[in-house]
Amino acid sequence: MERVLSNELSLHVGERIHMAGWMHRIRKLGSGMVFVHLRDRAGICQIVVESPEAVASIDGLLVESVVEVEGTVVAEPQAAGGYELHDPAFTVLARVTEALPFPISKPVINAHLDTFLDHAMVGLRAPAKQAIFRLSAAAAHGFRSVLDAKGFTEIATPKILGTASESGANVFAIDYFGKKAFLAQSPQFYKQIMVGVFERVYEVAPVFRAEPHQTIRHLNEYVSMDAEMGFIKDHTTVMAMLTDVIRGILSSLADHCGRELELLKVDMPLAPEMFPTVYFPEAQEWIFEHHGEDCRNEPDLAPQHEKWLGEWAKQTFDSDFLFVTGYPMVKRPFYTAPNPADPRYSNSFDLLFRGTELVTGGQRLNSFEDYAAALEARGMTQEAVASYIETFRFGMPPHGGFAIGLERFVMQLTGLANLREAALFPRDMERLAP
RNA sequence: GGGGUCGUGGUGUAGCUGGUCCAACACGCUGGCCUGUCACGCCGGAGACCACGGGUUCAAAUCCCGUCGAUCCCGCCA
Repeated sequence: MERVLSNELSLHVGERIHMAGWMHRIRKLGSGMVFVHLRDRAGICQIVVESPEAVASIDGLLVESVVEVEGTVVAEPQAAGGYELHDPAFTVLARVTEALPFPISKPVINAHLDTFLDHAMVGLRAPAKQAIFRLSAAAAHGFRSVLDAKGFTEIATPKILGTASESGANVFAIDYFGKKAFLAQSPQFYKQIMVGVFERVYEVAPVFRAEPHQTIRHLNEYVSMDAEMGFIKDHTTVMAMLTDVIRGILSSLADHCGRELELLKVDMPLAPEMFPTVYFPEAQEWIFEHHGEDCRNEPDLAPQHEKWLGEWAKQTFDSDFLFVTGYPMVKRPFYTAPNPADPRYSNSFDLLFRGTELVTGGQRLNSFEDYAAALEARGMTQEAVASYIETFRFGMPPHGGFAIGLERFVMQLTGLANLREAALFPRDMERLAP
């Protein structure tokens, strides 16, 4: 007999069926009656256990025991979902006899994040936790399908590198057969190189940052959704593409993740056709005028500034997204293209999502001469990035791209208090397990 | 790297201007009751030497110092 999932009971009313899953909740009423909530990958349904034999067969089992059950589907208005299983016969597949480190069947899990993460192996089974990662998977899927439809090719670039190229200080060094190697802090060089091959490429993969940060919005390993495209006018071409990607992800979530969005009470973001845009120095002026903080000589925005700008975008433009363009060249990596009208500023952008940095992107340099000059200006040698800049000697179109932090996206979407909650098994300065 | 906060049963907290605390409440576990529970309800029970080490005091969960652990902010970034 084929296994029926918990969301398929309505198709089998009156039939004798087989189900299997975890005993999510066990409610014993006196005089022998027991309600068992069975959890499988599709959801949760209820089993009514009344016969003394059936009650005896699950005696001593604690929640998360795995069972197979044969029973009769009954339409029952009193049951959540309207259907339940009667006259069950259980087969125990895995017996649990000790209590969980913390209860996972309550709507709210009462455990500190640190405690939760220590026991993420079982904690992640909680429906509300599952929902976070189903959304995460759906967001990555949405990213891929939008870009697939726009002629992008998915690539897989190496995560073990021979040179700590981009900035040097914040990469993890590893031993590679006796040679020094580094974990990739971004696929930046390779995705640009691959623009020379495919014009449009993307990658969804982990990146590694050795930054010693200790905040609610940083991880030392996270999933970066990178895209890079050739034949652009300037960074605004990239911003338009990014806008389509974000809007595409959101509509795909709305279409396919209704259950998760509802369970997590997600407030769907305001994402207008055109995201509002503010030029970096103007953003600083605005902050000075409206919040009295003079950051006009700073080369970057502080988290508090981004929060203010996010609120402003929402109130003024009905948008949870805000582009900040033209970050000063001094704060951008060497491959960044300057603003031709004012070379102090760059043709790059950040996308703020509800006041937190979600995406960085921009136009890149594309001529070899520009790379040679940029490296020299920063005191870097061509040798250090030899195979990368060789690309630009052999014909590279104007190009640019962006990188979305997947966990950041999910955190801001669902209103999580800590980025670690958006990673299955987060890596931070202190945590290497599980 | 700089700064702040916090460590009390398996989990989350209260107690922390020292004595009434061999530590309380909720969840979980457990014995019993209820044939419609679904964050059920009711009556019992087990489970903590209050992170660790030292000090002050007649008296320390409570005050002081140190260690370890956790956590947040800034810097940096996505």
